[in-house]
Amino acid sequence: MYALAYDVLYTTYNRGTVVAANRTVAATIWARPEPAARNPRFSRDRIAAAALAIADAEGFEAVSMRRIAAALGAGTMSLYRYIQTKDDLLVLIDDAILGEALAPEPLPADWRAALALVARHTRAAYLRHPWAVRVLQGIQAAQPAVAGPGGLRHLEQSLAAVAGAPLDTAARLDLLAIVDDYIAGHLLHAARLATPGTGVPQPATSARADFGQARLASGEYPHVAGLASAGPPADDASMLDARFELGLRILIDGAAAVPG
Amino acid sequence: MYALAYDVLYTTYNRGTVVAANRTVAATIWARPEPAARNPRFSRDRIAAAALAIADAEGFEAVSMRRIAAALGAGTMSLYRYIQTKDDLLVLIDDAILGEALAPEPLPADWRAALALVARHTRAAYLRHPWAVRVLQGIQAAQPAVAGPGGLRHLEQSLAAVAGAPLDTAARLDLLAIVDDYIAGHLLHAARLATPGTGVPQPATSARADFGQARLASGEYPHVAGLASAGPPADDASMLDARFELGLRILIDGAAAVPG
DNA sequence: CGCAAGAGCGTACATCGTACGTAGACGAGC
DNA sequence: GCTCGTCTACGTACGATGTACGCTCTTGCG
Repeated sequence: MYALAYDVLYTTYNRGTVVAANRTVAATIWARPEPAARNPRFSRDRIAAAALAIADAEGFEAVSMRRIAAALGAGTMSLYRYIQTKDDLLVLIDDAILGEALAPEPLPADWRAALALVARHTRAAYLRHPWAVRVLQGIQAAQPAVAGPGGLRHLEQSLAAVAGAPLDTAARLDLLAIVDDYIAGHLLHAARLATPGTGVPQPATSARADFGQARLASGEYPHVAGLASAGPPADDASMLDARFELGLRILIDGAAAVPG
Repeated sequence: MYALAYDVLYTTYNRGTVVAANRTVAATIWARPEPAARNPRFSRDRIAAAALAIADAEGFEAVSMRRIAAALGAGTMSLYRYIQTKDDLLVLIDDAILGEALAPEPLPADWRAALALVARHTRAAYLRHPWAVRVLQGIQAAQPAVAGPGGLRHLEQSLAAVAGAPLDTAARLDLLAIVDDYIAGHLLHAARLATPGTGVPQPATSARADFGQARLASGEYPHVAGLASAGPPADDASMLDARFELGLRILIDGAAAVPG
């Protein structure tokens, strides 16, 4: 998400450092040179791509260092010449997805259309990797808050999108952060629905069915029960899309209406 | 999050099952009886509470089955009498947090105030466990989509909060989902900032500092560079709070303005 | 050509979740 | 009160994971 890159600055400002990259550069993978002096057989890009392919095909749980190495025809420990920890790998993957999330340039001249377009592309990129948002969002807790090239480009594009908004800088950052939060949360839930096996019908025994009915019939949850007895809404993906668009519209229209 | 419980119905409807609990009840921990026939030494509540305490004190990584067992004075494998998998444990923990997130009744009569209050309490509960939102949000992918008592109460309260909104049922559900998405995304980022070590100043060597400066000076990221040279914004927690409130206000006001 | 150091990667270890099975405890029925 | 069946407690062991450590071969520079 672009909050990844956003937080570079956000975190930096909030800890009183004026120049973002300076303070975080020492331990981040982005500041560590990749093996290159001796025609190395592998590369960080290839490692990340192998990991991405495995996760997309089988889910993130299938991504182990051994598995990636096998896919590359490498020894497991060879990978540690390129990255120090598995978390490093996740940083690479997230950056790749952010690069994938870039909207085509030039952006629409209207800032609202531009922001919506960026948001849609971001959402679409992560939806192509439904496992990603949960896996990648938290690992930064253990990583220095710094963005790679993909993240920086994404942040740059996001800032460019709202450059024409009649808001001061802080309000623009707030708007980007709020939209980003909304996208991230939306993706958490969308990913869950997109995951095979979620909510798959379970064989129900009558005793266990009674358990569920009893809870709704208990009178403790009148609103839930009222909802449960209503008819089913529209289809999955289209309803998710429509809901996402509704939330996006509310946020963008709402931000435009807030006194600068 | 209340989307956990929300998705009970959401998922159900989207898969064409009319009665939510029926379809999901077979494999969920909530339908499996807890040991009780022989004065068991432990309980699910105690197991979940021990796990919560460890996570709060040391982060979620410290929560292993062995660790929980040690905290309870139990054998590790004893825990499997109460839960089948560690994921079961996460379900219990999330339900406990949702229970903690309930706003005090009676809710304000005004639906907008009620929804905002519920949202604030939900946010506050999860912020007391900064590790939680990332850890818990995804595990449901492997779990039947069903809510426990805390989740159902939270959903009930959320539905009650918006019962007075001039929106039809689908629009109310959309609003709840959108607000919930926003909260979840916000918490992901807030949690990251709240995690010790994030963005901690790293000792910077001059060579590495040059790396950061060079990227910003390259001219590739004019908007980011412009931002980096601006002054630092206000303090952490208060800015996070303000931003959350701004987003919440935009969403609620915006939803009220959307034609029902 | 020689040498230093960089790339490759095998071995081994600590840790994790949990399958499987044994033993003791407890409650129901007589 | 006694017996028996089954419920609770939990030890042992296994497969899987990330990665520390160190040896070997390869490559580029002087």
